[in-house]
Amino acid sequence: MNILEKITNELDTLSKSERKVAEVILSSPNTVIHSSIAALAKEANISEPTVNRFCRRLDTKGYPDFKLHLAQSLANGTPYVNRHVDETDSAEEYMSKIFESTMANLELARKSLDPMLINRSVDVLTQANKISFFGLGASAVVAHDAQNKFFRFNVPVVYFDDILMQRMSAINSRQGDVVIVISHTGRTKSLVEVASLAKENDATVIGITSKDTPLAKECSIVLSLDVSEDTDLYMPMASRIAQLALIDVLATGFTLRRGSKFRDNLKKVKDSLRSSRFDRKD
Amino acid sequence: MNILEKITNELDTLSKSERKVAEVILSSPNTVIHSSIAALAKEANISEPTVNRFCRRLDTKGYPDFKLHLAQSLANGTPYVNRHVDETDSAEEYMSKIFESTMANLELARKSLDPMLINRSVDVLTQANKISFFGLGASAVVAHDAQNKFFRFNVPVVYFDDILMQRMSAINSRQGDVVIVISHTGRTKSLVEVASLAKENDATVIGITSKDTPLAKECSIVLSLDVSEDTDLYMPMASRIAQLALIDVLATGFTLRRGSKFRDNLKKVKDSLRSSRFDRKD
DNA sequence: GGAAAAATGAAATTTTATTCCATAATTAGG
DNA sequence: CCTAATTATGGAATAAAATTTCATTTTTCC
Repeated sequence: MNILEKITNELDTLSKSERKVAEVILSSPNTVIHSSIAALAKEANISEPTVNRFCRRLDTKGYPDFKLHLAQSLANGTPYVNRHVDETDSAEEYMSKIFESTMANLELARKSLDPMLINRSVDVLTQANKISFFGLGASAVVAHDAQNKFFRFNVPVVYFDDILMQRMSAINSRQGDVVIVISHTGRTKSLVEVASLAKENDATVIGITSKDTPLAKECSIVLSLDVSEDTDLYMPMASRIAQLALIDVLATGFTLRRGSKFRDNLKKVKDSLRSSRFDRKD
Repeated sequence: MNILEKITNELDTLSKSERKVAEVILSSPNTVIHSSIAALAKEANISEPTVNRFCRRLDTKGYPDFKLHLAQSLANGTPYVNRHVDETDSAEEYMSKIFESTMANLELARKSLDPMLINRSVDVLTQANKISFFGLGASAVVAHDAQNKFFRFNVPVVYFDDILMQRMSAINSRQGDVVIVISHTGRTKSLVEVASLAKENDATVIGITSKDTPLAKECSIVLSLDVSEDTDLYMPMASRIAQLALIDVLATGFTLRRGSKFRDNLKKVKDSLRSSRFDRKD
């Protein structure tokens, strides 16, 4: 993968002249990425074709391609990974770890989502008579946020984080209603029951949950989100953020489907808040 | 300096044709690093000199040098840039854009946070007699989430998204109480007043807001979060997610400060939920 | 509406990389 | 230790790519 390592590994399969090239590159790779093939050849006291052959031997397409690989190796970035917080971490460390894990999980979540199902969900939502968001605990927060967003669209929308209200609402639902049930684990009994009730009453049930959960089985559409929670801390962190991002996607899909006139309306909603705010000086 | 971000930032200083180039590059940077200047020019429907001028405008020496920078940016882990959703985007496109923008903004937010202030905030929180979270609109959701988290720590914690309750609560606060006020714009009048009231009553006021806002001026500690909201859609998206990640950081700092015994307690809280869930088969 | 400034692309030029091939170096077999 | 075969190497030619120049078009500003 890393071309510098590769050069080191293959050093003994190279010919004498090619090794000269390798040495120049290894000794100052940062200069090389800004050199032409002629400059490098001169530096290594060999000819240009030799440099070219050297590049091919390393499975690159030629000198420019080789420089590209070299540049990437030097950039040597740390891609975002799920790093667990450690007891001895400083504020800076745990802060970085949490942000990075969150980003890594968003990436995971994105990969696990099927755009076709997003599209179907948006279809269903734009045609809904009423939209309900149900969640408990951390997912209640997401449902709450979803209500705030869809409320702006001037469609009937409700959100409940109370089991009884959820049940009653589910029982009262009917064809044309959309019920979005949010649960990372997909195993919360009362929510699974609510989904089932809503379905029995002909509502379209969209589940925001993980793959193959009891909740997923009760849903008309399952938007599955894979995230790996850091269970060390016993608190939902990444899952709810991925859920929120998904809500953003659905809300965006909704506004796009409704067209530009509709977006003017959103602007009005936003402008209506102006008087409650301090002016900007700039 | 990530060149993809740079392109995004300078998008409006570019000429029409140069912007075409920028768009092609942003939409598939991985293709571009393997393209010749001619291929890119053709893809963007402009001439080769324009590509060249574009590269120079971004302070690179020319096209090959630009490709080098681009390659490094891509290797650098984050190809995540703030990309605006477009009217003609497919579900897959707007989904990707939203997730990527969210990630890009989390990165921005992380950079704008000062670990020292995080540390101070955690200090204050661990010693608090009572913790209150206040927010309105999208930030109310964040406050709601914060309550869920801190509630597990077995400390007195409240959350209000009602201006009157917020005011009353602020007036009743006293030394040793911590009030966390959340507002992306930092310009919501009633929240600024609440912060001011709490401060007058000797509570420690922590603001989660942007830099240099009216709210920031009223706070004892300002945790400033820079994010660039996509104002095209008139909905808070990235800001609240960054705020949530910050809440995670604070909550994590809290548990770390309290030590391992305390974390056993968290496990108990989590275990208490077990009976309300379906068992896992695996 | 027109002059000045800015943007753009066609063509020429320059730079850079690659190919071809003759020659030199190395190796293996006697 | 020599010779034929193989491999490595570089000079020159060629091809490809990037850059510069400059005329033309478009935009901006009065």
